[in-house]
Amino acid sequence: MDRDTLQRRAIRRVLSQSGRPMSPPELLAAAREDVPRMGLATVYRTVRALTDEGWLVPVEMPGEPQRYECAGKGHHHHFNCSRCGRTFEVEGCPSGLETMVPEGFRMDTHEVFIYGLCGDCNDPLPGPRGR
Amino acid sequence: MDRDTLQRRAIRRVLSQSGRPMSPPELLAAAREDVPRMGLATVYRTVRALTDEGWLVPVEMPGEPQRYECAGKGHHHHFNCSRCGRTFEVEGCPSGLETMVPEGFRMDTHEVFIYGLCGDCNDPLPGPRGR
DNA sequence: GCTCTAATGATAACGCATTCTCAAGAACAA
DNA sequence: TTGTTCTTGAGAATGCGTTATCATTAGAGC
Repeated sequence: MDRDTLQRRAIRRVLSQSGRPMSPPELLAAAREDVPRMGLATVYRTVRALTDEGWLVPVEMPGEPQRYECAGKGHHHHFNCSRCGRTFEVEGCPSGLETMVPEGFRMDTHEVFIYGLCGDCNDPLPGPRGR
Repeated sequence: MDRDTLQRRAIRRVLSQSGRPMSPPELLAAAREDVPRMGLATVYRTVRALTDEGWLVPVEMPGEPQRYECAGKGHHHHFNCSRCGRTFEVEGCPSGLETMVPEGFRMDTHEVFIYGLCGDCNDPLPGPRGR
């Protein structure tokens, strides 16, 4: 994984422009705007390489296929739109997590997922968008 | 699904006694204490039937196979032990989730997952326990 | 106990996400 | 430009969780 190809540039562009975690099929659809004949295997290969390099980090949501986002963003959580299925980053962190940990247990990390409607899907005016 | 069988009683017993969400393989292992020849297909069939009846609810954690817990427990979240892999219920709910929702988005529900060591695995005295 | 029929157990089949295979194509060095 | 070698695209193959198949077993009413 040391050559600079159209396909790899397209995937990096998509991920840094979207600013949200994307699944391999999402990435493929978006990257095909740059490289129409791109295949899904290339997406998986590139995503794995970029993850190994530390450029990407995997994002898992319950019952969802794996997504990937650019690394180095600091602590944050995710919002999943139940209408269009897209996942977004959200800033901040809830408080009071410590009080939830049972006696004798040790908390190391946590994950928070918020579900609802994203800005596009919540907007009543322009009608349904997306998938 | 209208006969009362040994297998079904065993699975109900395991789930109501454990008080934590369990995956089909976990359920199989535990239920075999009552019915040693039980098969995995029976676990899946029974779990589906109990879910359809409203006795069980599925619990999904990121990157984990589906688990099931008894229904009717009220709002709560989950703790996953990174040593033994078991999942536990935790009471309470963090505050400040509303402030995390981006402008224009609408929050409907949320999920919180805490990771760390459970009481057994955090106890330094008796040494490691298996899953 | 006898019958009827649903449930079980073993295993094959499935769906899905992901990885592999390999001939063809594209980057980079010379 | 040419040659070498890595990367790509298409589809086959894999892994894993779950469901279907079907002969056998066992509830439940008589």
